[in-house]
Amino acid sequence: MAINTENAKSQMRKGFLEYCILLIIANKPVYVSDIINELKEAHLIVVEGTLYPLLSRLKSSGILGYQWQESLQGPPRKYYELTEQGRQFLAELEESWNDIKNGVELLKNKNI
Amino acid sequence: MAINTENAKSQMRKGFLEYCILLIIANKPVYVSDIINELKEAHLIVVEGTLYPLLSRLKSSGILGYQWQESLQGPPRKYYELTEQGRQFLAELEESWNDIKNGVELLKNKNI
DNA sequence: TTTTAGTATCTTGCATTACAAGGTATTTAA
DNA sequence: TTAAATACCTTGTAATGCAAGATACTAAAA
Repeated sequence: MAINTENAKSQMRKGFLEYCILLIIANKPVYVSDIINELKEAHLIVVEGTLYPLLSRLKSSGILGYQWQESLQGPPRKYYELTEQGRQFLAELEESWNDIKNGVELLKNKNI
Repeated sequence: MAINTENAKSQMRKGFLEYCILLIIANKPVYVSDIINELKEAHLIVVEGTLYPLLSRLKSSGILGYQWQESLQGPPRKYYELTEQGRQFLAELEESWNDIKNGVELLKNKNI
């Protein structure tokens, strides 16, 4: 059983991914490639196969809605945006993130 | 398909649980109840059924070792401690945590 | 001695979900 | 009409937190 840092990092990413994606969508309507690019800028690499199921899940939960929009080059795109419920949910995730961040920093500081 | 904040928070916890536990063990040798108590203080609640398999995994990966120690009240306890390899691994998780924290904060700040 | 309560360790089965890999559809230009 | 680029989506796998329950040791009460 090998321990592998990439795997550990990927596990860390998992939980926040939903939060990060909602942060991105909250800013302005975006489609999948936009999301991937913004995540890349934040060094939080994700692939399409991860994103599509996640977006579908959030859509059918009422967190997200979308609108089709034509593209100048290529097929039409689904632009996602937050619903009212989505904004509330994002606010709750915000709290969770702060809780967890503070918790980890507490443990780190104990350790100096 | 209901979205549930507790579940989302639990998902967030998942990834860096390993990191938090190693932080705690790095500080001084501890057994399971110690770990649970320290996590509770940091508001990162975890149950035994989560911890035992995780500790076993880290043990058989060479990240952790342990020593039996008698208790004044009740059965003996397994006190876990980091191996040399474990300290290296912890340093790598440290980097991952910083990366992810910075990434999330970047996305948050874009959003103001 | 037997029972009960408290404290430990550990296992089994389930649900969630990131990811790899592969598939389908639309548009534009050679 | 073929090829390339861009977009959407699905399937199967692996990892892992958690609920629930099992087992074991100790000490004190019945």
